[in-house]
Amino acid sequence: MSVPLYQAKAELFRTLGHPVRIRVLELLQDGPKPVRDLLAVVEVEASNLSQQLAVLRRAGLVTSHRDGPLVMYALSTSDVADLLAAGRRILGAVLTDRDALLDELRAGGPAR
Amino acid sequence: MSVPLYQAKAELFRTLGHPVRIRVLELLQDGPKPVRDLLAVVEVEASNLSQQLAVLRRAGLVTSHRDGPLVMYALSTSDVADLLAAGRRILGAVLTDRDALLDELRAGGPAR
DNA sequence: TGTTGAGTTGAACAATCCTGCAAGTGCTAA
DNA sequence: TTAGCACTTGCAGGATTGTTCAACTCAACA
Repeated sequence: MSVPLYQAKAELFRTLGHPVRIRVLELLQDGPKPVRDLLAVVEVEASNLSQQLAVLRRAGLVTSHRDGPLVMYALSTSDVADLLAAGRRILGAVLTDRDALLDELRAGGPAR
Repeated sequence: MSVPLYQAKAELFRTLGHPVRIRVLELLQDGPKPVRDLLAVVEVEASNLSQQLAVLRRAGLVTSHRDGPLVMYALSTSDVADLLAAGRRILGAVLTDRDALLDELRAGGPAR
């Protein structure tokens, strides 16, 4: 294998590791949208958004095609939504654990 | 909220975006392991592995505790395994799409 | 044909991340 | 109490990323 599997996985996750890219993917979960609409929600320069869209395109997570004067973007597979959902679940688990620890700490908990 | 949710999500994914960290998490899916064992499988300097473990610890994805002379690591929640599985699925979808395109290209497919 | 709106691309600079080396901590056994 | 594993931590580079500005393409329309 030219690129080890775990490296491909790492690249996939790294692609998701950017606030703007995450937001775009979440917005696209509701269906295809033109750049125009994304730009209205995600407050960032047009060229910046375009760069991030290019990253998502290269990774194969989204597809784009021109529709008249607009360029439309869509998730390339609904599996992307699953991945985001899994991320949300983990974040929930990790953050509540962290809060629990924090509460313990505040209460001068078990460890002391 | 002090840290927007989508930024926390991005950080989570970025944490997974490194080959060594991915491998460690996959190894830990089979149960807790000492650094020693991880080091034997993941070919990297001890200090490097330690740095990556620290990243995973800070992100709350793994926990560690000393057991005699060894330090044991474990996944902090089984949700992590779900996330990895979702990643694998997507990678499958994206890569087969890519291969299909590649095949089309080789065959001088539809586009021409 | 020229102009305007919608996006993209290239390039430079700044910010971040990775890696490896050297030094340090903790435990255990001689 | 010294030696020796088993790890961790603190940097100092070098390598990657991210952001922005300017320039460019494409389509629609006056």
